Amino acid sequence: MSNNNLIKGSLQTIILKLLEENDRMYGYEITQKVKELTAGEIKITEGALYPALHKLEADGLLTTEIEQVDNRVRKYYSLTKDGQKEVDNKMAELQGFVENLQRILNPTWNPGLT
Amino acid sequence: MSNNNLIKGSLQTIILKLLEENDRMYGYEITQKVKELTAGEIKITEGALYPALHKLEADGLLTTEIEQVDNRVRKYYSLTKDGQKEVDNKMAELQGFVENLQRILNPTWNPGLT
DNA sequence: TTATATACATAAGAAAATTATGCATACAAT
DNA sequence: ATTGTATGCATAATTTTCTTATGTATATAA
Repeated sequence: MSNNNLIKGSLQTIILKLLEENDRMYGYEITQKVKELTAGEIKITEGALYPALHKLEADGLLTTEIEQVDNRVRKYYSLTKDGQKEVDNKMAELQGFVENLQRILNPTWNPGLT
Repeated sequence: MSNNNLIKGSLQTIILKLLEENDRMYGYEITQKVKELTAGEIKITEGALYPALHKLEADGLLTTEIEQVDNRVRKYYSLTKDGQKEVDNKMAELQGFVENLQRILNPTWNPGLT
């Protein structure tokens, strides 16, 4: 995935947004969901995902519940209240950045069309 | 600019695309152009820009001409043939990534609308 | 003479990835 | 039997790509 090296900076937003939509998810599930939504084009690596989840939890945006499923451990993450607020902030930031990017790279682009 | 920390990975593409449109530009001019196009929301820092320009030149994508203008030195950059080819690759890569991002973050989004 | 603008550049440090590795269970294939 | 693939967690070493700070130099406005 040559595309993959562009995730930089958007992973936290992806995690928060998916958790807003899905209530609770575990790490591996997040990697599969992203793979599914992007037809396999974006693959979240564990080395990026787990440190990011731990940081969001340390920042008080996520909480965890550990569960046993089929003799395997799953660590479910869900949004805290602070986390729920942050989703909107991060989403606005990222969409704003993407709009600016389009203004630079695609001069004929009209922001009203997103 | 809290937005600024999201550039990661797209700076090279921005430089190449601006040079495709403007034939030749010098570093400071690029920073001003980006600032202008984004209403001051994205500011390219010198610490990011100059190393990026040097790398693109080392990779054979850009060539330089140094000129004296009003007792000041300007280093003009322009695309090489390899550089001209790379513009399309990088643009497709970035636009593809943005589309995938929208698929993850904005489930109702339709790629035909860009 | 101080601040701002123009114009280049590099060095130190931080952030956020990739790549590699490790542990553990389950199931399919050779 | 044992090798590969999938599920599920995690961390360490390294690399990429920024930010922040610093340096040099000229010009102009306050």
